Amino acid sequence: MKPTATDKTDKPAHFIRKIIADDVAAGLAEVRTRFPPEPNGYLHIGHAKSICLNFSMAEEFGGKCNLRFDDTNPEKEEDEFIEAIKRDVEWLGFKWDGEVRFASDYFDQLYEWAVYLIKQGKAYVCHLSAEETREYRGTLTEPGKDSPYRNRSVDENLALFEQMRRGELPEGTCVLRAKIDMAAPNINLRDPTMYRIRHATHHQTGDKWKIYPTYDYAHGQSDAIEGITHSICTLEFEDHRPLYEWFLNNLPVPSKPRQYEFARLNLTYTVLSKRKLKQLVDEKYVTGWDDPRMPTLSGLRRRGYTPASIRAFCEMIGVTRSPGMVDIGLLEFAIRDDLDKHAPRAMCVLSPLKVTITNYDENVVEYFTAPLHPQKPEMGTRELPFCREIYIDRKDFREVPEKDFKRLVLGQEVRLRNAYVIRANEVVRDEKGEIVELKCTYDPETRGKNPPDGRKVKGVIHWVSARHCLDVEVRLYDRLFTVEAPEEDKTKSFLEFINPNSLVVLEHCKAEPSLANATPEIRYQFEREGYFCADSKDSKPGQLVFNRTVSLRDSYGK
RNA sequence: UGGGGCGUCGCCAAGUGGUAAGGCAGCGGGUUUUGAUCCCGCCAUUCGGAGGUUCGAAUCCUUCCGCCCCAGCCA
Repeated sequence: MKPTATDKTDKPAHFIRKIIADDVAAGLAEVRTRFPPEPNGYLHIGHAKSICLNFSMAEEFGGKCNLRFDDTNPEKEEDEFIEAIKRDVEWLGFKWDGEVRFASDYFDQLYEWAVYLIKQGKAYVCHLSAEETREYRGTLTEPGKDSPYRNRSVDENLALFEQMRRGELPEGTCVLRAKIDMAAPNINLRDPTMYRIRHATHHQTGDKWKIYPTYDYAHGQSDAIEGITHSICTLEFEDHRPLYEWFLNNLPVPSKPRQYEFARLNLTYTVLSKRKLKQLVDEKYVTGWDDPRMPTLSGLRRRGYTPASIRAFCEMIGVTRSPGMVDIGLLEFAIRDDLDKHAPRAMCVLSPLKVTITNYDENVVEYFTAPLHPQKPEMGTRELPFCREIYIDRKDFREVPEKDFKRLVLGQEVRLRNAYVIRANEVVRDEKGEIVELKCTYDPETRGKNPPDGRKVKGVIHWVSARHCLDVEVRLYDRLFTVEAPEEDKTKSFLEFINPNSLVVLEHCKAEPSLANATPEIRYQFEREGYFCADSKDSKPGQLVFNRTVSLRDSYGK
């Protein structure tokens, strides 16, 4: 088989890779990157892009990648998210260097450095209210003006900051600000907040702190402490880079990391912002963060996506600074490509129609040995029982066929996959006229070979033995939204574009008996239908529930 | 309208002065007991527009246009 997405080894030359390669060529001893999520939600496919980038750059250049939780805001963060994030990173197949780190590990050092800046006359305690601060900051087109507290003495600032630290001041009373330039064209430089008062219990540090550093004050210094060489983040932090560098240049930090930005991932027919995903969960549009329709890693995992397919996808989309919208079809290609090569085949009839083979002995059961993979005999085989009564899919039968229909037609023949050729002779209806059964005959000369008289049978359909099959539930998923860009229309909420048919539950589907051993880890191809796996939450032995990961590519009817 | 970015095929994306890679999608054909897979072929005389420099430009210069991000004591 030719090499495809999941096992190709050639690396595209994106700009981050080039920057690092140049640094290494120039003598950089060890590359160190980091993946720094805030533990305030679950990871999604957009985070996978960042994870793959950070970990693979470290790996490729013989360096290390840290996992650091950016936990500077105790109000939004939870332990549950920390555990979920660790699980997702590991699931993707990456190993972070050493222990998990937390920005909160550095709160003592960060505090000392804040005192240092105060002593240098480069930070001050400001008593402007949040609203006043906004007014003093100016606008995009007008410069800001200095806070009346900007020129407090070092001693006064020191005393006030100490009071803040001790928790003697209520939330919102004041903040610590860096003294930079209120007229800077870059708003991030207009005396940004470094510390705010929060009388909250922190998931890592408990009640030790009453003041918490902001992202801007904590991030670069945390990178410096960890010896990060390349601090890779998304484009919206581009404007923060001068501030990131300002802190590093004005503090006695142990190293000088450099920040580089790339475009975050946008995917068609979904949303990729934590806020909106949280809303889908909180307002019960989905069953949870791991709902198989969610673009979260836990949702994709439950849906049946493999880590390899997600890594291949991230490799295919590239890394650039131009913000784009990737077609979700590419993600679907990635999982089909992986699963086609690795998934064992099975037969499952989604919409059963009973077929009686009238010339087949009622007391006989035959077993056919079928390969688990048509191109990979080494994967082994499974046994398919065959008897007088079987099920086929209603979609595979027509009394009067449309043009190009090559399945079972009344009066004509079709091949039963891995079994005999049958001919449909009679349709049985119920009192309402609904077709409830087909009476067919089989050709005993067609087991494992074509009809000896040379007649051609064009179609092949799947089937299961009615006496031996399993009754299972199958869940079909479709795109969560009906439009490519649900966030594009600023006059409407993305919720208005939710696809009402994103989940279709099929009960009493008929699966071949070998599927009795299905577990969520085994992804199957249900031949002629798609890729499926047992649901990790709702499937139980004897009561199987399958999720459709993705359908097979289908050129019929296009 | 201040600052920072980005514009190469329907989508993603190489290319950084020498005459437009690749993937996805699409289209045609072949193989096939999955209308799957696989295989073969087609798919940008043109790089947001207009000028200019040059023997030569997607790549350099000028100018215009479009899109994205920033005014949290969020990250």
